[in-house]
Amino acid sequence: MGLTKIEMFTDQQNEIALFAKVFGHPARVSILQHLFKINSCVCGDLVNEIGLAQPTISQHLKELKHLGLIKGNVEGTSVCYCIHKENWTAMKTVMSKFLNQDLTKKQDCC
Amino acid sequence: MGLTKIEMFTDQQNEIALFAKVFGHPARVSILQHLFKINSCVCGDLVNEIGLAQPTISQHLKELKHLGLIKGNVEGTSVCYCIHKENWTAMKTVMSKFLNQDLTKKQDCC
DNA sequence: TTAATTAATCGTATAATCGCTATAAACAAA
DNA sequence: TTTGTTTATAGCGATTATACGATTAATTAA
Repeated sequence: MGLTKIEMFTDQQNEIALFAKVFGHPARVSILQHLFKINSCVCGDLVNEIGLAQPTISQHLKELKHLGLIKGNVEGTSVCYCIHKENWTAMKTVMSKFLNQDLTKKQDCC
Repeated sequence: MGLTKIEMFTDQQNEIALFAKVFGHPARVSILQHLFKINSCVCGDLVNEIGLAQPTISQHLKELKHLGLIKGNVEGTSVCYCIHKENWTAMKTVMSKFLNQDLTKKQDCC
């Protein structure tokens, strides 16, 4: 039933999946890459940069913010977003541990 | 309309999103961790290890195989799966480049 | 106050995902 | 051949995700 059974997995596995899921859409990848590139943060010109409608971008930003990977700062009528450095680093630790599991032990059958 | 507009993103962004999406479910995270742990590969006892039904596991394995991250070897009636080392390493390069973008440039506004 | 600008939210359609039962396919053993 | 074992596939409901137009909210400018 379209419903992930998170209760049968470890907290660590669920956390990895949650981070990965938010990277699982090219618009969010694009937003994050842009925030890294512009570095000092950027506002709603993400809407112009990426071709999607404003509510769509806003929804993606909300998800990234909810995971704590970005933070927003209201400046007049516009909102300025940037990478949440501490949380990004923490996320990187979790994901790296998963990606860098040891590949060099024994033989495999395939 | 419920459809990701992949044509407005770069191949690199879409590739990152595809890899991330397959890690975006704890069952697939669990399967991969198990394959790393058992190392020499494992067959349908993934069904016993994880609590999901056999067709569900089979479906997750299919997705991992489709991305090239695992490979399967038929051995009699059972099928033995293991990590595709070369492809895993290649994936790691792509994902690491994304995760390890430079955080230490200027100030941000947040 | 009014108008303009920007972003967030609401509501909705369409599509994708998840998990299952039932079944088929492939192979081994009797 | 028949039976049993294992995996894959088909098909289904239920839920979630994606993207948008319309609207609201918040702020600035006139």
